[in-house]
Amino acid sequence: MIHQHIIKSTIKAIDTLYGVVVEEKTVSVQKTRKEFTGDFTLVVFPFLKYSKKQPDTTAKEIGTFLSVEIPLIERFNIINGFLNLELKDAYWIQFLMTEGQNQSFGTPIIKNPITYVVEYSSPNTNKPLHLGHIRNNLLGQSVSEILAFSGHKVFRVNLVNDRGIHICKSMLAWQKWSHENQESDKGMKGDHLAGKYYVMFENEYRKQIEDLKNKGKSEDQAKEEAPLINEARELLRLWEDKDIATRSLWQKMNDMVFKGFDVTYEKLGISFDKTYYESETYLEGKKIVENGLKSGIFYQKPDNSVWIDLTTDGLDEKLLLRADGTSVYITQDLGTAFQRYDDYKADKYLYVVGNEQNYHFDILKQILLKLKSPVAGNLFHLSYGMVELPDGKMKSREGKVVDADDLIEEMFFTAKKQTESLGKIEGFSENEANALFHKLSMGALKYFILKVDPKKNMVFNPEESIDFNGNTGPFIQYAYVRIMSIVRKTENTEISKSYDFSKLNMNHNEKSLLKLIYSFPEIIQDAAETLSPALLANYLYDLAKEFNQYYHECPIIKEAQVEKAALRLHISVFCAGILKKGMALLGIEMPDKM
RNA sequence: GGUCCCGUAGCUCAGUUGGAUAGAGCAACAGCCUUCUAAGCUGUGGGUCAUUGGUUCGAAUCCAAUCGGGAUCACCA
Repeated sequence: MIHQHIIKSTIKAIDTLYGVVVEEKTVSVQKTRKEFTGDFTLVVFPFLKYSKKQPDTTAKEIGTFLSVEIPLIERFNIINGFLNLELKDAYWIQFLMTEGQNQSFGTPIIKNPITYVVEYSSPNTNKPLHLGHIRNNLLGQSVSEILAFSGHKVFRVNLVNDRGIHICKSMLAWQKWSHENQESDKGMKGDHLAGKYYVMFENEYRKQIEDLKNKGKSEDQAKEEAPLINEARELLRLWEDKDIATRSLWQKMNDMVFKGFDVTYEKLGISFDKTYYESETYLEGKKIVENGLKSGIFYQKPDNSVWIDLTTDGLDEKLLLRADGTSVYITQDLGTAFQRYDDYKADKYLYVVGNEQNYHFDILKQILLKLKSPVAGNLFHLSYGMVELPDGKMKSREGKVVDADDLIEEMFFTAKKQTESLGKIEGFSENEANALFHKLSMGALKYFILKVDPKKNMVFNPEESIDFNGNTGPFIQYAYVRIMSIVRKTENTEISKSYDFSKLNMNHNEKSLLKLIYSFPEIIQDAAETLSPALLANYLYDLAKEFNQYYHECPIIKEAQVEKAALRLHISVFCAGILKKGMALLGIEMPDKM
């Protein structure tokens, strides 16, 4: 690419002119800003110490050298020590002709493709998915797509937290109260049903705590002594003992929850290569703890609980196994890490998990390190920020959550209403219309979430997120649809043919659009390296915006000169390909009409 | 209190391997549809880049301190 060429030639220029070989990273070549003339800009300040001349003089010397070295440079100008290089139109036309048809344009040439295992979603089986899970799923899915497109081998895995006291709470509530609720439970989605009983447990449990406190118990005592929590603990113990009745209830509730999850995943377009269950991996974890105990990495307290001391590593002591032998969260995660290594022997293990678990992952990594697991050095916690509501945090205990299914449904109806009121679905069959509403609503939701830097907390405003104007998914979809419409209209006309464009001149809009397309591979590479779909999302918005200006300024069908029209059509089609590819990497589908 | 993350326009966000006069969208106001789909385009107003100091040719970007917000420091997962 020309960008690299300019850097190499600049190094040569400094060597030839001033006798110093500079490192590549000191050469800063960037895209020329819109308000100046040129395609690429070289910052000359770093070279002044070698030239011992004024910025403008130095820039002129380097510019003159580069013009000879790189014939594609048409001319250059210098403003305040910035050397703006202007390329010949022929270069951009050549770029269009060679890459415009190239299906793999944008796929970075990776020197060492590696294998990734990406874990995301990780739902609990005691409640339905909410907005936080949506961010998790979308990030995991998109990062996987981007890595795979970059040439890496990617395995997507889910880890279901289907074991633990929280599950027992739902189960207990179900045992106690489901027969009274048969009417209202009818037809309810399985995950919502489990969630309903979990909330029921929490409410009753809180009542018992209040009662005990009124009888003079302290808060902590009350929480310990409430009959319900002890029944739940007993259930957990029975579960770990593989009690048949308990296991069968557990299985029954899980099945119905998974069915519910599948519906939500289907709507969101989320999929996995493999699903791990904590109920299976925790046993592996227990074995690892036992082995670690034998080899002295872990130690036992008088009550028989097992611990690791990480104080010398800047962390704390951490419990690995309770006194009664039951396992905790980290026990299971150790098992999962080992099992995952056995299954994949991957080079990198990504865990898409919220930033409230940063500390947990520090600990996990340290323990794996001490156990000399090959996973330790290659574990990467893709930590993302919380999703907040305009009036504060989401709190599941207070019922202040945005349910995933409700949100998806609401988005769908907004898309429908909006599209119908704009009169956009004339000639659509009902199926086509519904497919469109789905693409638009999911496009809006996914883009809204993915455009934000993963590590930042974000505010989810339900009213704004369903807006389809401005910096939104549908805005980008609309730019694509406009191109598709032109393509349909020019099919089998003179305009759709290819000509020798090399003698044509390009105007500002045409060149701008091509230049932006040119930077697509760079964006992909950055997004893959930084694991940030947001970079790609914002780029695609810029590209759509640039296209909309181009669309306005550069008519195709009305253009009298056929070659010019054909050139513009080629650029548009190239742009459409990037938009579609890029959005696919975000998990967003493009409609052909809207 | 310890550790980590964040602070950019009224609101939601870009921009952070140091580069030119800090950008979008929403909201407000004013234009553009007999002309490829107006879910679009053009324009106006709106900024102490939290504060202070440092590093240097140059700082929203790097460093330090301070102030605000969040997370975490569970025998919950």
